[in-house]
Amino acid sequence: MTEARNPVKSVRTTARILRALKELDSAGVTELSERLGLTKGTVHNHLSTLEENEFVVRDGEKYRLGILFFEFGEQTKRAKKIYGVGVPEVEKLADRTDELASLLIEEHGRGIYLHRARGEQALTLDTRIGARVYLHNTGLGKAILAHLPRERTERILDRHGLPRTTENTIDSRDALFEELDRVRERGYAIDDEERATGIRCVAAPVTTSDGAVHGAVSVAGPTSRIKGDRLETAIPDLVQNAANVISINLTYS
Amino acid sequence: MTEARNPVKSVRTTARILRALKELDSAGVTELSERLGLTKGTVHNHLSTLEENEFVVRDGEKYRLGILFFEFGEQTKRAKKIYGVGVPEVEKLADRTDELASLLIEEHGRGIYLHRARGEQALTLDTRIGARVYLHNTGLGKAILAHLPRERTERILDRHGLPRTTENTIDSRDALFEELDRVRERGYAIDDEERATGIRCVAAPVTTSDGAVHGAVSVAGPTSRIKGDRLETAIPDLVQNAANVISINLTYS
DNA sequence: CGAACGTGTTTAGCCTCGCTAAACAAGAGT
DNA sequence: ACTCTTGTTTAGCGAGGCTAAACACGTTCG
Repeated sequence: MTEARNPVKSVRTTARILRALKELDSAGVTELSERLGLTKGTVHNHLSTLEENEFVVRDGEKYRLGILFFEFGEQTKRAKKIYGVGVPEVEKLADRTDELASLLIEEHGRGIYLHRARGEQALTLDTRIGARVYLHNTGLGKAILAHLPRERTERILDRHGLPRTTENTIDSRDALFEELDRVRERGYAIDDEERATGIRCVAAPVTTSDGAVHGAVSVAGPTSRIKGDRLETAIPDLVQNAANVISINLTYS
Repeated sequence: MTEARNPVKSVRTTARILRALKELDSAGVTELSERLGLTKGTVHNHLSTLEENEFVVRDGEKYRLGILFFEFGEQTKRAKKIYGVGVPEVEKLADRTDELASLLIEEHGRGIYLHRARGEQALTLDTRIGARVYLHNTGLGKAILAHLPRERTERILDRHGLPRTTENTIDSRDALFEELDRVRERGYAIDDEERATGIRCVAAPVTTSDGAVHGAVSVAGPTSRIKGDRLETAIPDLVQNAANVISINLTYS
């Protein structure tokens, strides 16, 4: 998050290489060295060390991320208590609404989908499990931001800004903080085509009595179905209920 | 895999720290420094650099792996073509047998479960998605080893040995290679309580015409149910069929 | 309460070792 | 065969990682 005082520069380099590999899916030494402005030798040394540690695999002349990331990732996900208790609730939500239900947590100022369940009619979204999203333009994100200390929210906005993805995206701090007030008041957040046109989303935060926010759950669907009474009472009730059940199970386990 | 000629030692250190963090779930600077025989300062510098790159998160006085691993892991998994085409087949297998069906791939000489589907009666296994297993003592592993170049298999055994987990585990190279011959002949592998007592498993490799092995699929269950005709014909047929469908879809996509 | 330990962090400074640049090997395409 | 590619290896300078010790700050304990 904040810059290290005595950084290990080689680690920074390795991180850059891994990030580039993730974006490119697979890449060769030369390609990486050009992209990152590093010597071929340097890139080579890093890659071969990473390979020896299984973080990377060679695939002919290309390198790609090792499946070790998947191994580590599964463990990381399962280490989150909210994952274990959240999954069944998200499934139920999807069942009861026939829409797309999601579980998201915050880390380093952005959101990441931990789980997702599709009801009968659920739409297929671009964002998948494991994908990173901004917090200011999603219902889930706003639900979380609304319950973080103001100071923390400010720093997150400093870091990631408020990029807009649709006409409805809230892109001013003042407007966002007003919106967060509303969210806190009524207990749930609504994303009215703020991230993607045609999609509405109702989200509730999972909080515990100590004031900590552990994540958020949501139900999303096309504006044609998420409206009227469903939008105003039925779905909010279900979502808030799910969030409550999760937080209760979180505190007693 | 093989040792790097000009290793970046700091990367090795970082790798050790990340591995330790994975094992410990979360740990402090002092704990890690003692465990790894490093100075507190060193560990601190690495951790803070890792944190700045989101590979690690602070949680009070402890550090833990970042959810970034999950993000990277999902992408790595999805980058495997066998995952996309394998999942539906594994689901069908589980449905048709009412048992536990799995999809496994090899990397760095060990197996990793990419997907797993549970039929009605399926048992609950200890090993989860994302878990690493040895290749010599699982049906899935033997199916893969049988189709790798002998040279490659030898090096895998050099690296990981043949640790035994039950009385039935094959722990001599000669016996293993004989078994692999049998596997190649009949087209599928059987794990008869070689990894865990009480569990049998039938597995078939996913190969393509160019001779490459992409992974393996299996059905596993208690010895009480996996026997007789089911063991000898019904399940092998289903499993081999699934493997075939996958490899066909692999070549035409 | 204050002393004694526990953290994580920061600092000074030696000397390793990571980086650069260039040469090398090994194919693929012409 | 010659010429681009790759990826890899090498020599050598000097940045910077590592060690050791001191620091700040909380908790615990006498």
